[in-house]
Amino acid sequence: MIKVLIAEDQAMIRGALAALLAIEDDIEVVAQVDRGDGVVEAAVKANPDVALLDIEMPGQDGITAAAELRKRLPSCRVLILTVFGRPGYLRRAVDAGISGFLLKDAPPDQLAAAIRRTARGERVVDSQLALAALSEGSSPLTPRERDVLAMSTRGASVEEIARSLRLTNGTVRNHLSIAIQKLNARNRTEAARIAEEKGWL
Amino acid sequence: MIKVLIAEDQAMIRGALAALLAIEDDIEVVAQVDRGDGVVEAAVKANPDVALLDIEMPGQDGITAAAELRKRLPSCRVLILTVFGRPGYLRRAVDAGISGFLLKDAPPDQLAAAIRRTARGERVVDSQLALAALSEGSSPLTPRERDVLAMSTRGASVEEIARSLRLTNGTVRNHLSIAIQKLNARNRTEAARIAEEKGWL
DNA sequence: CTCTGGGCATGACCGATGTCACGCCCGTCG
DNA sequence: CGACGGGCGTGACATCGGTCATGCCCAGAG
Repeated sequence: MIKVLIAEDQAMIRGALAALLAIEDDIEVVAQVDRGDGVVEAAVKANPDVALLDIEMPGQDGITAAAELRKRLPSCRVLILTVFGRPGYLRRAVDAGISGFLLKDAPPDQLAAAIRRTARGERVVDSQLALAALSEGSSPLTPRERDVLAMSTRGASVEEIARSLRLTNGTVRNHLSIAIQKLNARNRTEAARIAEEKGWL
Repeated sequence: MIKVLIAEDQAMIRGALAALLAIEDDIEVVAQVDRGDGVVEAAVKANPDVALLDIEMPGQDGITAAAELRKRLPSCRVLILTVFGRPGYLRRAVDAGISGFLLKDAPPDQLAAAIRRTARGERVVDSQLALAALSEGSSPLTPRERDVLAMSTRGASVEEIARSLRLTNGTVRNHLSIAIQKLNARNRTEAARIAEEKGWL
């Protein structure tokens, strides 16, 4: 019997996934969590073989949760299940020591299959996505450029960003300008969009 | 036996929802669709009692699909199931003649309950969301302002918008300026974000 | 130790943006 | 009919935003 933990913020989806897994005779859902920062605690209690984690969750994102989980409970393998096929996500997830990366676009029967393979110690990654991650490469942005760009996504002005990061007006504009060039964008808005799409935010 | 059609673009979620409904003795999933513009066709063939529609789908959004479905197959009631609790969505959905509006945040057991109530002809709407929709009011933007703002979401410049809509540079800036004021934003980026969050896009 | 690259900053330049004051045309509503 | 509001336009103005040249400081690589 494979013991599974499910972490997913949308209750309906969480329940539906549990129902999907309940069909399988060799899989048992032993814990359900609705936020990223509750994953480790629940896992320590329930001691699952596989943790099925969403990426975008309140409290803590699934990738960070995965990294912590690997440290605290190395016996538990991690399978990421997410909507977003962003190359940057895959890369970070692999760095965090995950065993598998599955998209919510994939056929439903692949979920049980992926869990079984993960439990056996195999690695499960969508080949399309893996290729994309390799071809995209990792983020060209320096940490500071990333910070500045991230703040501009919500429509913050240069001054607001500068104040918030304790920088000068000019420095912020320089960082933004460089980020815009690196991403082949026409302005900060487009640059932010591109970075977000690739998972570099 | 209540016959249900499921329209949801993410295969895994679609399958999981089907599994969730398969547990219920009085509910039968008679059709599954993965895009908005396939809903009517599938519904005419399968003649379901309730159509469970996601909003964000390729081809056509669920609200538009709902409106068409009401015309072509009035016997089929529509239940919207979506992640986004945007007041504007609810308002438009109600205008499209839907019978229920459910969030993916809701507890899983509410899905079957909502389907039964919808089939019986009752209206099912999250009360929190209904309140929000009432208090938000409808979009303050004129159609033209909406168009212009929508184009700026992806980082288009004034000239690009103007060319695309066959308007003058100045007119576009006027529309944007007014939209920014109406939404209490500091710039177009923030205005676009606000409008999107409220479902006014 | 020197070279290199990231982070930070200044100052200048020009084009893009946001605001304002007008005016014109048209459909609708009282 | 006359007032009103939406869509469209112009011109002007002040600020913001994107780019460039240049320099300083510091840590890590060679």
